[in-house]
Amino acid sequence: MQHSKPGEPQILIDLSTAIIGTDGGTFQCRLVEDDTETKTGRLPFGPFVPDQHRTMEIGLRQWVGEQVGVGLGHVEQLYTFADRGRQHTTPGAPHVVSVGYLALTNQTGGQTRAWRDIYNFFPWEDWRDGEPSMLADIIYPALDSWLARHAERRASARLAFGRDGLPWGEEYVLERYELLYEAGLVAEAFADGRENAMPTPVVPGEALQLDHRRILATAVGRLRAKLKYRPVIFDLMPQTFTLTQLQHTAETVLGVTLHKQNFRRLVEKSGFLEATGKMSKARGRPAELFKFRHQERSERPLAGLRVSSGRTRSSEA
Amino acid sequence: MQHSKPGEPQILIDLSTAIIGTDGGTFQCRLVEDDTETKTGRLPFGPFVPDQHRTMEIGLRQWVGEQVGVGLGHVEQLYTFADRGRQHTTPGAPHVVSVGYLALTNQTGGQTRAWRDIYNFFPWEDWRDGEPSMLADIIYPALDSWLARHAERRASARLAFGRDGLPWGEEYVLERYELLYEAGLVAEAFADGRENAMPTPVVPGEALQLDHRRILATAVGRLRAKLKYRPVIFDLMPQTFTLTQLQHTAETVLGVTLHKQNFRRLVEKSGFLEATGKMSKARGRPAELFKFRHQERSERPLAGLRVSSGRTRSSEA
DNA sequence: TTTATTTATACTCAAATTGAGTATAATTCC
DNA sequence: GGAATTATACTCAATTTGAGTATAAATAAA
Repeated sequence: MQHSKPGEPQILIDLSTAIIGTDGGTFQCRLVEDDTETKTGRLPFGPFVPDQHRTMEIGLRQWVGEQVGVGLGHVEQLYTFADRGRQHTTPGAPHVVSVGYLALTNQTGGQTRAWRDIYNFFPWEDWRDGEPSMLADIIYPALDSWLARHAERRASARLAFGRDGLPWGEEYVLERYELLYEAGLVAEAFADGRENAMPTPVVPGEALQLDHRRILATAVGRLRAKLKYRPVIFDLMPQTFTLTQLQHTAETVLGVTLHKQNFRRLVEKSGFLEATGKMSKARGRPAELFKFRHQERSERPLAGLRVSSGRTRSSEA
Repeated sequence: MQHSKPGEPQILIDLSTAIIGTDGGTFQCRLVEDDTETKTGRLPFGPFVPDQHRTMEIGLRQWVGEQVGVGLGHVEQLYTFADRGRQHTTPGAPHVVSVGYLALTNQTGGQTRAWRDIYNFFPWEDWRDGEPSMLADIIYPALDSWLARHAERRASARLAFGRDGLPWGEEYVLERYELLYEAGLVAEAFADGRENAMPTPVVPGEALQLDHRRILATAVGRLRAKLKYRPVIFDLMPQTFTLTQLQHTAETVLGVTLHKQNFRRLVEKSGFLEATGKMSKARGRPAELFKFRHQERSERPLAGLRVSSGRTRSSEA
């Protein structure tokens, strides 16, 4: 079994990383400079050089340390992307395969150009103030008109977007983005030359270069899912924090609001928190500061936040 | 940012696939011929040739169709493996990166050489007759002696193997295998030249070539986890089946026994089943034959089997 | 210096889900 | 015909979940 004949284009491997953090209610991702021509950003990436790095994660941590300069917590391989037509290869040039990674940090850059709000790219994913009106106003009509010609995708669309009374599943971020791409409603579909794509994107939301919005969607979906069964949220938190700060971080990631009392009950029962005895100073009653107990001695060892959403922030009493 | 200078070894991509099925209580994986020298089998794989296949999954389905000749249901990318030292590359030769895939089939080859019982490779994973005695007799003593010198891995080992009263998590198949590998207790650790590895493997269980047992462990862990929240089990079933057959398949995959009455309640409530009206003929009371209702109209759309184990088969009344 | 406002925390309660049974029905085996 | 075997129906207590009310401790405003 021959792999490739001499003269065939070579394969190169990129490690594209979604570095994610939160900052006071915004959900942030590290991006690098916009393409001067198309004005779109991209994820930081580095090449995988097998001779230099024993594993891909070691390689990734090195160039992230050099180029981005933030400390990383949880790092996780997401998916390997190799679809032709979504990475703009010139014929004859080496084929680039992207291995997507998710990396969490608790050091975001605030309001700098480099850190951007993730919900800029997926505005339909933020339900903290209730269902975004663009779903009913723009997305569903456009999607339905495409589904009329693609009945075989109806079931996927129902599940991904929670139509016909099905619940909205926070974690289906990738499935939703891919449906919008397939339907030709986002800018990347036109950039990739799909024949059904509109020259002007139908659905609001900033684009990224190549398939980086797809990688970011994968990262957000995976993070949202993982939050529910692994204690990864603490990699987004500072050393000490109040329960309300913890809840706001969870809400920011999940894009929903949570029931405060039940969140407290859940998180206290989990055994991951250790009271520091100190108090936060803020407006109302001071809140106790907690820290993450690393040597988790809980009976439900890896429990995360099996959250259920509360009311929307706007309707709070 | 240069990817690779001319003269650097090329990167090749393999698609290594764990094709998994069940056959009357055995948990099977398709393997290809043993290495004549080491007598170990390997997973089927094929090269990814970007010029020929638009996506990796298309390429995979094609060569699986040609070489293996079974129909595949659910296909899912698992992980991309590129660790140096676990793939036996000759210096100067091209670097091989393996993209691991899980594929499900309901057509297994019965007792042929090509289909092997997965629990041959992971005998400690089969708890259907209670906790395998090798855990207490062999694995735990050997692991503990290694952990005495590697205190930093204690917490992982407790969680992976469910020690100190923690529950055994069926889905941590990869985590368990990797700990045994790290501790030098499986044959591959010696084959890879790890300095702490025993020449004769301490822990029972057949080895595979390269890192294929690791890929298989990833596949089994992913399948066990997915079973609990997606209806993938039906890709392992024939067209029609009884509830007991369905339960046995779930037990085979998960490696535990389940409470019969509660399994029935769970699966009936899920809305995935459609009664055919026909009955199975077997020993005791005939059972109704069901089929999978593809256009799932359930309120809990993607619910899988949130199973909880019952008593062991041997202790059944 | 009260009083309102804000935030934190404690506790309640009904509904739903889960874990583990018992009871009974419809077959085959002997 | 009776025992064994398998399938299915139903029960019940414990736990978990969803959604509150009640109260405490601070600051801001009157």
